[in-house]
Amino acid sequence: MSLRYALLGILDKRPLNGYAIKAIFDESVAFVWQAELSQIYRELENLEKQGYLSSSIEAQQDRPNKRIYQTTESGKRLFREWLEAIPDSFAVPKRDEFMLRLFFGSVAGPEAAKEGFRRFLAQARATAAAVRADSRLAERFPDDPLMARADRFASEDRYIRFIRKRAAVTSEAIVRWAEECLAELESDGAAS
Amino acid sequence: MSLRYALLGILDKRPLNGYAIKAIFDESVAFVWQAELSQIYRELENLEKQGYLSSSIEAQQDRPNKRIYQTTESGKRLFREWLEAIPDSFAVPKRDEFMLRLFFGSVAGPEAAKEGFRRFLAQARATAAAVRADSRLAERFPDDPLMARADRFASEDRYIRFIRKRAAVTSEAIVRWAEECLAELESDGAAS
DNA sequence: TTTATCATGTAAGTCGTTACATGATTGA
DNA sequence: TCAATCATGTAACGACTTACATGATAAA
Repeated sequence: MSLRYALLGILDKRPLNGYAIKAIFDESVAFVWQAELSQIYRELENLEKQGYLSSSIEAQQDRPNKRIYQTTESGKRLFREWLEAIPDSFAVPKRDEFMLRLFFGSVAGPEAAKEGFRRFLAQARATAAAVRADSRLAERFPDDPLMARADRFASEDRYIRFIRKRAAVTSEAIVRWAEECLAELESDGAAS
Repeated sequence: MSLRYALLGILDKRPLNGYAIKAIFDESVAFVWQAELSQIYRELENLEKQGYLSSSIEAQQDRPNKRIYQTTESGKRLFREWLEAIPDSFAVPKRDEFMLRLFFGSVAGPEAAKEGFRRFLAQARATAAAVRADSRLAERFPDDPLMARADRFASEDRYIRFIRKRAAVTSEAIVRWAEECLAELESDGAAS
């Protein structure tokens, strides 16, 4: 139900076609909300049918034409209403396959658990490194036009800084946690 | 796609009816995977149709009869295969409505942001407190029969301890993060 | 030569939520 | 008397994924 607001929010600044919106999702919104192209196209259609968006065709010679969407007045209103309404619950659905495997970890045995943690840790470190790299980029080139490409996080925005910070602290906490778990599993294996 | 493995894993230990499985989800698996009753019933049916489960009726006089499911040989095999196969990616879908609002926070303005953070923080603290309470319970009554009720986390299980630990460190990291964000927003409001 | 980018869309299927229907028992 | 617990299910909808179809251009 929030994908529509993500789209309205992105289009609130400037008109865009579906493909370009997907690029924005992957480059910046991805930290907080992700969506597939097919889902974006469908939702854009729905929003237009419901009068929250309007579209026009931008002709291109060597590539397929672009369908450019922009928000209507009622679309802008809908977005603002959503933005101002604070929800009752901030809970996000909990569904983590790795953790589910861990839940049944005693069934799988210590060797499988160790190997799982090693691979998990490698990915967790890569995630944490990517978050750090992204933050440093923003610090060093606060107004580099490259950073503004396709609506890359605006570095002067305090709220975007908050999002980055959260990504940093949680990704680092998870790395530490996985390191500790793996250390315990490995020290045990050495002792036995 | 993982709900089926959660069900097979729970039923691997002992036969149960759908309602009792839901209780297990809410009491322990909820940290890692959640599911509604209607979804559980449907998935149990599917698994039986596909031969991974079999069911029998347990008659009751004053209450509706129970349909008790148990894993078949192929069900046990399917579960073990899943448990032993380490996935390529450990990524979980990122969809957080509060963070999405924050992404557009500069549009909403500082007052709405402050109020949002206050409420978010209250819930984050409650979550962290619930995790702490749950951990302490397990420490104090490691073999209390009440703790074993409906498959409550087995306290001697190292992997369950890992899951608890992760819930603890991440929930605490999020509380600290929200406190810092709110402090920055409020100090700013006082200065201006 | 294969892969990636650009660009839009359809179709099928899975997964998840919410609401509805039924009905006895027990505790606040 | 109202809500909660026990117990199973159906129906409708909404959200999300994966695969398919098409086809040019440019870079590795």
